[in-house]
Amino acid sequence: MTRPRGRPRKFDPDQALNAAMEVFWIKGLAQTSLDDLCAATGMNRPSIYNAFGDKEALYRLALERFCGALDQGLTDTLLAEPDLRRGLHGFFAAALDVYYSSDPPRGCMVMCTAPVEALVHEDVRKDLRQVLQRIDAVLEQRLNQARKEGQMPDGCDCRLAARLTQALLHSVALRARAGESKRAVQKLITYGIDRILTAA
Amino acid sequence: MTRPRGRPRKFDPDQALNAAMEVFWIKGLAQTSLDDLCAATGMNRPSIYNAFGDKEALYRLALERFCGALDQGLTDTLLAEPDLRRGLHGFFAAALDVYYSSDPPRGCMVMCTAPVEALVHEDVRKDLRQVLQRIDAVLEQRLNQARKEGQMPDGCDCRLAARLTQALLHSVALRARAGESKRAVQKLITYGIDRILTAA
DNA sequence: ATAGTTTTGTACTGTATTGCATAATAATAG
DNA sequence: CTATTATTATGCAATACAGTACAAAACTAT
Repeated sequence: MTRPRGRPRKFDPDQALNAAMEVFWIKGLAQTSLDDLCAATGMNRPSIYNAFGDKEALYRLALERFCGALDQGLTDTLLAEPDLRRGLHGFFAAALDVYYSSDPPRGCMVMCTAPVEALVHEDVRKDLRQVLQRIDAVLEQRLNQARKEGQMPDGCDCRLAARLTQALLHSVALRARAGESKRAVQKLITYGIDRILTAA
Repeated sequence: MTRPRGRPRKFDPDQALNAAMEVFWIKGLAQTSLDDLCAATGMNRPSIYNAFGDKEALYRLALERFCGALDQGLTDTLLAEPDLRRGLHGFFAAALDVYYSSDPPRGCMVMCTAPVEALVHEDVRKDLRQVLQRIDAVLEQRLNQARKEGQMPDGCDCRLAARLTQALLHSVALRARAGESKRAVQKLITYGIDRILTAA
């Protein structure tokens, strides 16, 4: 009802989390210091701890936010488009936009920064696995729907086709981070989608 | 001709590099301390600097060694086997053996530890890109050969098929690191190879 | 033996880092 | 206006870390 009790916050939690995400996206968890995060968010150390917990917790929140955007991307493109091929192209185009949104391109935050932490921080490994499963599930559902609508061959294994689709995404994420040209990656995407859609 | 001049080394450079590689493979560059490396190699700090240079240099040497093993794997399996499908299965089986050689599985050192460093250490990004290109090239060459021998459709684009094959490898590397079961990943591999070989 | 060479082992320096303690600040509630 | 609450700002303590200096050690060459 009313405004909160004590001294008002100087930062917007949403903006701050976004700024933190950008840093983690570039440098990963281990290479990012709290000073980096203070500089990026404009917050001081105690405020960060108070608002988000320690560095790992903040990283996981940033990861979660990134995944939320990814999920939104899926809904806005693949799930919103009736034609499967167009939907897949739309989704990958959106992913490319994100992966190449800076110079040098950053690729995917999940695929490029979480794996290295996975064997040290058990929680991050679980996060990573959940993301993979989530994307698998969404893709599989969409492919199943397309099959019902006759846009995929009847006998095809949509579960595995979905996983191959995500394989394409993984490669795109990595190649962007490695600095490969957007055009070259786009060719791979088009080819990959073709190979997925002509499943026997 | 003769034995070296001064006090003999207590370590075998090859074994030491191997031990360092194992640590980097698990923890990546940033999370690995020189103390970790001393413990793993049995060397003391000055010896490490003298033999390999600083931490980043040692990491890149370890990366190079891992890639050498990968290259050897390609030669021993894919290039040694006349039948393309069997060759691909052999290569991916070898990769799986490496990725799942420990518990929890470590996945691929290159794909799982290099990307996070790529935007901070320019050299690592170049290394990463070179690896991708190298694997692309080997696969493409092998696919071209198979096409000449009638094991691939005549009109197919072997360059892109090679890149899709590596996409499959990327995904396997990540999924192993995330702790996905070997069996599940094996299914994806079989499916992926099928989709690659039936290229239109 | 003695000199020369290379590695080892220890210890050190300077810096970076995390997480917290403390006090000042800015709001609300009564 | 006073008490209460929540956040900010500064700074601190303990530790971790990378890289190096230095002397002792272990070898070869003569």
